[in-house]
Amino acid sequence: MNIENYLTEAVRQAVEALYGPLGEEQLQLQKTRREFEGDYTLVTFPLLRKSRKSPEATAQEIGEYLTTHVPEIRSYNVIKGFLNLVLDASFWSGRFTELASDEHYGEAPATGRTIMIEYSSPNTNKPLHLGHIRNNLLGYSVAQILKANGHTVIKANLVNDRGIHICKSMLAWKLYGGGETPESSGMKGDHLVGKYYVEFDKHYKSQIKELMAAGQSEEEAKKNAPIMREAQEMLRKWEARDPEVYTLWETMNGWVYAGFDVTYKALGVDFDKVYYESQTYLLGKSLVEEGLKKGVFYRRPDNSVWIDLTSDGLDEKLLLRGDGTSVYMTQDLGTAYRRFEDNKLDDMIYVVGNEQNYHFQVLKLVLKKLGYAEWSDHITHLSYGMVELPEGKMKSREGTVVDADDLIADMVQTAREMSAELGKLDGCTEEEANAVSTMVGLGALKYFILKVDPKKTMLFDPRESIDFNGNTGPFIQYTHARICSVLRKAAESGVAVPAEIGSDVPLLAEEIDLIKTLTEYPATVKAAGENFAPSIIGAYVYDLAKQFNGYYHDHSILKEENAAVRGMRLALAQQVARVIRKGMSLLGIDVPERM
RNA sequence: GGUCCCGUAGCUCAGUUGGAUAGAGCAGCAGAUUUCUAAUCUGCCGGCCGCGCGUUCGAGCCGCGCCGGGAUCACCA
Repeated sequence: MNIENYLTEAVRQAVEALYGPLGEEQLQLQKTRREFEGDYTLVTFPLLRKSRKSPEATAQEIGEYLTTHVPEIRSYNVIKGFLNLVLDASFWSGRFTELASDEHYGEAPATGRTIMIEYSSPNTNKPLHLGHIRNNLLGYSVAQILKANGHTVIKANLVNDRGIHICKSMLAWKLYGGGETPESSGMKGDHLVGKYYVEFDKHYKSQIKELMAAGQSEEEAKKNAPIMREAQEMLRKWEARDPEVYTLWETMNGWVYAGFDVTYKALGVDFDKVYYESQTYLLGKSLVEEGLKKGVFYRRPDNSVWIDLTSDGLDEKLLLRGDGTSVYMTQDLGTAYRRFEDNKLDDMIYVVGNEQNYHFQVLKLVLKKLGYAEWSDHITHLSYGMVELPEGKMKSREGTVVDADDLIADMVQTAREMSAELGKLDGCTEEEANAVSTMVGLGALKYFILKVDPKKTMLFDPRESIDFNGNTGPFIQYTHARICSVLRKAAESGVAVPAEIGSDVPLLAEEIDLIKTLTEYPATVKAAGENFAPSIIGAYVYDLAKQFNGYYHDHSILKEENAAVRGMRLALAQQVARVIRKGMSLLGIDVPERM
C-alpha cells in the first residue's frame, strides 16, 4: 500500500465531507520539512475558495476531522496555512518492516521499455582525459538508474576509429616510430598512439613555419605542408583498402583498444554493444535520397545536399558533400535510423558534451521533417558541461589536459597514503590494502564528478576532489564501513538482527527521521530516472549517511541494554547500509565493508 | 548577430517540478574522544538566490526584458 495515496484519499474524504466535491489539483499533500513537527503537511491555500474561511481556521477544521476519523493520524498542528499531520510512531515501524522485507526495494517493476544509451564514444588517436571521465561516469550511472527504474537498457559505445586524425598518428609512427610497440616501449597502447599524434602536430607546425618563411601565406602553408598531404593520401589509401595502410590501421587501433580496456575497467564501466564508425560511416545516404525525393532537402549546383532550417531559427546545414561522401550528420542520421529499426528501441539517449547541442537540435529536426517524428521525439541528448581546472580550460595543445589513467592512479595513491597515515591499513594484506585504496580513491573521483548537475560546467579541483571529509564519496563509504563493523561485532557476540521492529518499541525522533529517509529511496530513484540525474541519487545517499552518522555518534547500539531497542537500532543500521549500497551502485561506486 | 546553456554564502555545489525562517561541504572561529571506526560529531560566522517588471494567496523555481559568463552557428568528428 502506498502511503501517500492512502493519506491523500483520507484527506480528500475529509475535505469533501466538510466543503463538498473538489477538483484534482487542489490537494497538496507533502512531506513535512524537518524543522517542523509532523510527518505530512496539507497546504490549505488552494482550498480557501471552497471553505470560505481563513487559512488557519480551515486547517484547524480539517485537522480536527482527520484526527477523529483516521486511526493512523495521532495529532496535528497548524502553522499559518499549513496543516501538519503527525502519524502514530507504530505506523513508521510498520513502514520499516515493509521496506526491510522487500528484496527488490527501490527497483521498479519491468516497464517493457527498451532504452539505448550511447556514451564514451572515443577517438582512437589519443588516450582518454578528464572530460571523457565525466562522460563515462554519467553514461554508466544513468544506465544503472534506468535499469533500477525497470527499463531494459542497452549500453552502446560508438568508436570513432577512422578519419584524418587517425591517419595522422599512423603516419607519424611510420615516419618517426622506428617500429616502436607497446611491448617494446612499455607504454600503454593508447598513450603510445597519442604520443605520435602529438609528434605529427610538431612536425606539421615546423613545416608550416618553413613554408611561411619561404613566402607562402599561412593558409597555403597549412594546405601544402608535405606531412599533411601525406596524411590525406593515407586516408585515401585507407578508403581504398590499401593492404599496407589497412594493416597498420588495424594494428595501431588494436593497441588503442587494449589501452582503453584498461581504463574502462579501472573506471568500472562497460558496454553491451560496440559500434565502429569504420563500419557505419556509409550509412545515411539512403535517407538523404529519401529527403531529396520528399523535397525536404535540396541539391546545390556543386551537387552537395543541404537542408534549409532558417524558418526554424537555425541555419542551412550540409548533409552530403558534392563528391557524394558523408559528413558527421549523414552518419548520425543513418545510425539513429538503424538503431531504432534493429533494436525496437523506445528511447535513445546520447551522452555527448554540450558543444554538440546544435548538432542534436538539427538531427532531431531533420528526422522530424523526414517524417520520423514518432521516434525522433524519443531521442534525448544528455548534454553535459565541460570540466574546467582551477587554471582554466583544458587544452591539449598547452598540455593542460588531465589524463584519465594518471588521475585514477593519483586518486588511488592518495587514498592509500591517507589510509596508511591514519593506520587504517594496519593488519591488512597487500591485496586488501589495494582493494580498499582503489575503492576509496575511485569513490572520491566518481562522487565528486557525479554530484554535480550534468548540465553545468564544473570545476575540477584536484586538491578538493581528494578531500575525504564532508560531501564526498569516501564519507559515505566510511559510514557504510562503520555500520558493517557494528554488524560484525553483533554477529561475533551472537546478537541477532531482527527482521522487523515491534510496534511497541519506542522510537526516538531521529530514528523516525531515519525511517522516513529510508522510505524516500524509491521516489528518489524515480526522480533520478526521469531527470537522467545521478546527482539526485548522490544528494540522497549523502543525506542518509550524514543523518545516520550524527545519530550513530550520540546513541550507542551494541551497548544498549534493552534488547528490543538494541535490535531495532541494529535493524535500522542494517537497512541504512543496504540502501547506501544500493544508491552507490547506481553511481557505479563500490562500497567497502571496512576501511 | 541567430540558437542553446549557466548565474544561489569568500570558494565548490544542492534545492525532488510554485509553498513555511533558501540548504550542504570546504575555508574561518569555538567545542566534544574512559566510546560499537575521530576518515567522526556539536555550535557559531557567512545570502538583494545577477538586475527589473509581470503572473498569484504565495516565485530561487513560471513569463517577458536587460546585465554578466560559456557553447555553437565548418564540405572536422
